[in-house]
Amino acid sequence: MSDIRVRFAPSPTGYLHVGGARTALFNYLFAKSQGGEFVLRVEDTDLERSTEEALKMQIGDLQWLGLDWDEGPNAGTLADEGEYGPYRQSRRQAIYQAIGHFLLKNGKAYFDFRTDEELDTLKKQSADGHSIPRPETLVSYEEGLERVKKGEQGAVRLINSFEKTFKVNDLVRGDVEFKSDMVGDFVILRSNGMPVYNFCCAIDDALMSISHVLRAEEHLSNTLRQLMIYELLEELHKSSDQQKEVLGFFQSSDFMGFVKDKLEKVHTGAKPSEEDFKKSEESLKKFFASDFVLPQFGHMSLILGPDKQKLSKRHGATSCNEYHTTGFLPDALINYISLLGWSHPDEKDIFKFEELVKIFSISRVNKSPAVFDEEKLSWVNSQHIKELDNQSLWQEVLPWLEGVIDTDSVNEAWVNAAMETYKTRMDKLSDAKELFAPMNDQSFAIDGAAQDALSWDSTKDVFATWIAELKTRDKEYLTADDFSEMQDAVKEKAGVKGKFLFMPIRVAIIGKPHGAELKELVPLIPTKSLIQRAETALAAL
RNA sequence: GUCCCCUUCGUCUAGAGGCCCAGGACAUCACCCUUUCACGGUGAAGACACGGGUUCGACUCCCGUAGGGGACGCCA
Repeated sequence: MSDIRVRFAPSPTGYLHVGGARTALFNYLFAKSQGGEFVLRVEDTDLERSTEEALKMQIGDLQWLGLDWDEGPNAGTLADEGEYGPYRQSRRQAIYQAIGHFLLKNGKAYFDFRTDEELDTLKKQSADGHSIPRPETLVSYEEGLERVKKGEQGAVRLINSFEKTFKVNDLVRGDVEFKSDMVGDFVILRSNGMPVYNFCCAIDDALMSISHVLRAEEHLSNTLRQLMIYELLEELHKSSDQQKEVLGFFQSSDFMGFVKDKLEKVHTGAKPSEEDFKKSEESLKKFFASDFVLPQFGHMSLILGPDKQKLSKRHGATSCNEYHTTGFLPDALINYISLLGWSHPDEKDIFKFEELVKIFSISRVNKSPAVFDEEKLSWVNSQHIKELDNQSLWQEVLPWLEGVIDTDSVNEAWVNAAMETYKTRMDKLSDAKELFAPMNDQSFAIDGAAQDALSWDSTKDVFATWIAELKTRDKEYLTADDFSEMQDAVKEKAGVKGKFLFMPIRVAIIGKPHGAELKELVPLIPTKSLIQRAETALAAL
């Protein structure tokens, strides 16, 4: 069994962002290229912004991309699957509370009852304008707990030693050092009782035996805080007395009552169930029973917008869902995104997902930020479209053809022929809409761009002879050979050649002067329709 | 402001001291293919941020400067 366990930990506040998708992808690739496990954990401790809908959207996006997880919420039912659950932080509350209060009780953390206003003033008075000094005297755990129970607003801050230097060997950045005075006594439990990101993130990574934490560079400085928590956790892991103390909180009905009361007040949505509490306790026990794992960190550079700022909504399409709904192939998005900060060992630009999984290596991930280029994405997409076989492409294109043509009445040969002529003309699947519109008699119309061809003196003759030729053919569909005979006949009878011949005919077929080759177009449209169209064109003169 | 990170063509990148007066891809331009439009092919233009070291030799190592980014939240 492999010891590699990685996780993707989104907070469900909207659709999956392309940056998030790349983080998920690299985690997935890292795990899968080495036979490791990929877990999905939901970081929904920000009750205001996290929603169930958003969770479903994120899950849908991950699935669309094909980034399947080994553990985490089930994609359909959202029920936990795996040995290390619960996988949603909102349901792991008891763990954070027990550890938080353990730290409180042991003088590693303290209740801070200062108000926002007081804190603001202190910040302003500080030398650098934003640090918050530790209070002169700290309230005891007992006193603090009493006050909190009475409804006073108190956050819990971790005591910072201010004198350690933490060193990490970052998988992508190499050796990085953090001095603990980079941060102050940071909050681990908000005054509403909810834990803060850095606290639960470190706890969960530890309890879930996560071996490698691959995330975006913006989290680099968070590593310090998480390392501090890891240090405390390691100490806890070593001491059976301390373990007992933490587990004791779960046994205390007084404490659990306090926690549930807190949760009752803040949780608007689903609260952790008794089952979740039990599983949380199990999770802690499992942690104590297994080896302590300090993960290796890897911080990938950011994805930037064209203005070199962190990619965000104001840059346009940034969610995977938007690319999904505008006709991008998931493999193409994966392909393109993988190239942001990573490169193929053979300098290839186009490759399949399966190949990527085989060939991915974290050592080829680079440190510099990358600008997201929609034009290249588009090209990558067109390449993937071209490489699809006709039937698969047809399946992909089908949703866009709804209401454009009658997709039920076509046969396999038609599909093959149509895909063959159109696959080189699509950058996006949605382009099929416009491409196929002229296939439908109802939506056939003479395009404005055809004016030039309609103005030629010879055009009328071409239309007339073309119609006459069509009428001599008594077949439902014509072939490319039929067309070349007809083309010769029209050329001779109307006495025109070159563009004066072909452009008008194309106008009489699809209403546009430009497009696919006529000998490919003609077999796709019933002869009856061709006649009708040509007559419409003639009438438009 | 403080701390941290980054810096090769417009963009994504290759490059781990001589293979590099720097290679590939997108975009751009030209030509070819072609009845048109696409596709495809060929080619052109286009970069080592700057300054100091180290070295016989630096895109590659070190130090500075400049620029960009990130973090400094009871967001994640």
